[in-house]
Amino acid sequence: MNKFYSYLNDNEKLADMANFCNGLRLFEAKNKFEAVISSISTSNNSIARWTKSIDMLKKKWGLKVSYPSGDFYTFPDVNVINSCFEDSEEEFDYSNGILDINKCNNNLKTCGFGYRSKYIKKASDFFTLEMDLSDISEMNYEEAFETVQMIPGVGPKVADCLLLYGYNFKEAFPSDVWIKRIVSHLFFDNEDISIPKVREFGMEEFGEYAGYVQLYLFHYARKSGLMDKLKK
DNA sequence: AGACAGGGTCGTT
DNA sequence: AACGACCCTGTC
Repeated sequence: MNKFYSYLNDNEKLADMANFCNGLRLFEAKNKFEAVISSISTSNNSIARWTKSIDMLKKKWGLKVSYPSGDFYTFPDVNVINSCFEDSEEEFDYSNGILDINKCNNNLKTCGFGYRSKYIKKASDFFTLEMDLSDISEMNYEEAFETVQMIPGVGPKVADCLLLYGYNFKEAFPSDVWIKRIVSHLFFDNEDISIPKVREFGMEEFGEYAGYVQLYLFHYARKSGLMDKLKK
């Protein structure tokens, strides 16, 4: 029995895990476009940074809805993103001869998306021209996994996150460098397993709820101190 | 103070 | 199949 499973023999740890799982309720996202753009902006990025970027995007281009408790902004529509600029260079109007870069505010990069701005832009084009996001719901997981990767900025990791969090494909096992380190440590005696292999392993081992187990493994790694150990 | 890596993806060898 | 570039922010 490996460390992950034996960890759960402790009643207190088990109770904590159960509590964690009770809090886990993954639903299908209402707004698929929002799910896609948000997913793209997570790639090679920190949580703090991408959430800030999304908030700013909504504040800039979403519709403001006022409540007594405060203001709220909707996620902008595809064609709204289509009509804004990727960066300040593109946005700048050279024809008036005033080179004030600070006047450029109608672009994605001001939200802090960085190089992901071009993916977001291309992805938006893609939906207006070639792909209908609602079709994904009708596919099986494997087909959806392949299809979704045709979207610019969407590789295997982002695809699985999108399918898990956006479309509620619970069998998706999003595999990134951290889950690779965790899985390598727990199940492969620290052998360096490639990310695609980790994904395969996760899906084989954990089956139809692999997506939940992925979250569960992260929780375990943080709680048990494994995460800190792997960071060294 | 300045280098460096980070919850990947893409384009090029 | 392997490698470097890429925005930008936090960290050493």
